[in-house]
Amino acid sequence: MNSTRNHLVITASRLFAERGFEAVSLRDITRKAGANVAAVSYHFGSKEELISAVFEDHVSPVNRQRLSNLTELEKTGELGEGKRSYARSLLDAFFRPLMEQVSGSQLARGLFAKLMARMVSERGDQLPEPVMVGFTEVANRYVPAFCRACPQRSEEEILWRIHYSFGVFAHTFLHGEILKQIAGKRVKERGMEEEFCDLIDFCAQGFEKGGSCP
Amino acid sequence: MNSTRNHLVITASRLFAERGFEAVSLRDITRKAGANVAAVSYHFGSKEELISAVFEDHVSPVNRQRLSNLTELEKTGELGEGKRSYARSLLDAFFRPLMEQVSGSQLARGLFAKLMARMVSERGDQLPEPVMVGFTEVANRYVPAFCRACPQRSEEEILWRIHYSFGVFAHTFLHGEILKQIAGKRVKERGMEEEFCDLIDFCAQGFEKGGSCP
DNA sequence: GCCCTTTTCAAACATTCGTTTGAAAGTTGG
DNA sequence: CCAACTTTCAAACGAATGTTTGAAAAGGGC
Repeated sequence: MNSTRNHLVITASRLFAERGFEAVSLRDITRKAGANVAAVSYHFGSKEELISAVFEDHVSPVNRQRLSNLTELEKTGELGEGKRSYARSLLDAFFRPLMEQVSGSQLARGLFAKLMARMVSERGDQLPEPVMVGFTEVANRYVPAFCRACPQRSEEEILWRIHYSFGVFAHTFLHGEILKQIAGKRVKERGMEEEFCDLIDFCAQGFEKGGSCP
Repeated sequence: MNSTRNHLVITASRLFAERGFEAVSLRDITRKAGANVAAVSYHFGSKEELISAVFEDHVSPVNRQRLSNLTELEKTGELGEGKRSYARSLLDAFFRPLMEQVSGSQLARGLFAKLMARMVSERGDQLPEPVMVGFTEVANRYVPAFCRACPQRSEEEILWRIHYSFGVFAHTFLHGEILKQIAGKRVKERGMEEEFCDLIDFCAQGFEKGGSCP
């Protein structure tokens, strides 16, 4: 029902992920969706509210997955399988839903991660309230879990390290091509899973032990 | 000499750092610089070339400082003072010039880092050629140094970790306020030096030992 | 003081943007 | 079948953008 509205959200998601929220015009979206420009005003009210609709559509299943990942993790106990740290498992549980095509997202693989990365780095401030509420709920469970996993770190250090990890995630999935272009043959092509795994490894080590910061 | 041209570059730098390259219009810049809109066309040719002029003005001293930092570091020997790792010293030598007001930059403290962060995250592709050349020269000295400092890491792992560190740097100095806003009282106000130091600590640990990536 | 170049300026240009309008077309329920 | 409502559409709107124009002003050398 309301096929035009859904079509607009799906088309907008793809274009936003590919080019960014400012760079994509309503005419780009409606043209590719086979709709009229006025359809955005009619169904959403404004471009800003279309963006909010895109966010809410994609973030809700991500947060649901994050919570269920954490529940699963807490059930199996605090020690990961073998040599992997618990902080690493937490980072995986938290960030993997941002990368994988959870729920019925129509986005091609890789674009989902880009959309999430753009949401953080282009719209990190001014996120719609429902998104913030969902994120707060997730944070309220993950931050204590990280604190338990890294007792040598203060809550403040934990918060900043989660923030840093967002930066690594966003920069890698938005601008990874830059490195591939600069370094050329020196970096071999990696699949998204390898890319994600290495990224999580990097961040996980930053949670371990204490800092040498004076 | 050519006071208008310089004034434009300085004013543009500040506004670009504060609001981003797309968000600032030529009229914003020329109004605040007390010049005519046409002055941009006359002195630079286009907005794009004004941006390039801003980049080249700020990046050259950064790269010079990076090279001199590395030379200094190699002179004192491969082991940092006390417990700090050599990778940490290299990261400091590489990223600190992006934060500090090197040379005669007219930017208020903090804005310089923001400008550099925006250069990476909004214009990481499409950097002007002189900037790329300078960066390549720096990379040609730093990458081998990192490889020597982290013999257990392949060059490819090193390259990606430098890339990750760019992400941490850019996200922290561009969007650090988001965390302060979300976490509120839970994170205390930090000076730029503390912020930078903690950030470098986080990245340095990601260079150490081997990965648990399968 | 005059000529030539460099620099400034108000005004206009063409395009693009998000949004609105008002009528036409489609849909639904009785 | 008709009335009431929902959805679509071509067209226009006003505002903003980067860029260009052509003339006026400023500067410099002799």
